[in-house]
Amino acid sequence: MSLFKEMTELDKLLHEPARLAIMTALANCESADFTFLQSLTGLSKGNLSSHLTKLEEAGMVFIVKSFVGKIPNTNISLTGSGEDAIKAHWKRLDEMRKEAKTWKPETESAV
Amino acid sequence: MSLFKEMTELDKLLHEPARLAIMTALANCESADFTFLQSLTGLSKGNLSSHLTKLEEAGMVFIVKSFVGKIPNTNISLTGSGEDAIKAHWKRLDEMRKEAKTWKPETESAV
DNA sequence: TAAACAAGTTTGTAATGCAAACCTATCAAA
DNA sequence: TTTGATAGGTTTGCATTACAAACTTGTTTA
Repeated sequence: MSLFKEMTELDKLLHEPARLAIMTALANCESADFTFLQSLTGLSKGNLSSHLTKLEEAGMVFIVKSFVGKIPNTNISLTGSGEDAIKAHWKRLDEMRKEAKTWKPETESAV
Repeated sequence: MSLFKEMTELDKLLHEPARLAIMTALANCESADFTFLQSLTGLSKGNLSSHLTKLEEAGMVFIVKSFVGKIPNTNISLTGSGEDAIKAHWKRLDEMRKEAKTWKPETESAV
């Protein structure tokens, strides 16, 4: 398939900026808690919560709610497929960038 | 600003997959016509049309409608700021990827 | 002259992202 | 001991979006 068709078909779940940030951060630590992710990304609580729910529904992250002493703690980590997916997404973007740099149109329709 | 805050603030106009494809293709040719872009990206006409309108409204592309013989021809090219913007966008993504690879959490909240 | 085609645009709709409001529990002060 | 502030989230409501289907306008072809 052509580079540009591939580009239009990028996985929107992972490509969306907030989720890209969340997933990329999680790819670099075993797990993170809700408040850590919130201050890291600067997202509002509501927004972070809904992105996490979406990622969880897609099987990308694994969410464990517990108590640390008396305060609730929500711990988030990547699932196996989540880890694969975010790595693959960055790899694709990287390859696209490289390929795009050298692409030249072949037809009269693009000069 | 932190890498991940920056990531959540990526320009959505350019980041959206279809427009990323359109802008990246245009960055590699002086101009392209509507049908060329359509077959290149695989987008539907309606979809391509609305993405182009959005890019034009944002001053990213320059659209010229004319006739080639008797058939209408819509020619699209990047504006100066459009060219700067798409190059900068890819550069940021590239830098983010590199930085993300080496990032390590510093707190107890992320293990 | 009717049907098919080309080149787009407009319309309708479901999904999305976001923020504000809400919820539940703890802690501190009066 | 109840009032208020803070922590840690979730739910709700809304404006925007992306997409496809329907429409438009003009041109060939049968």
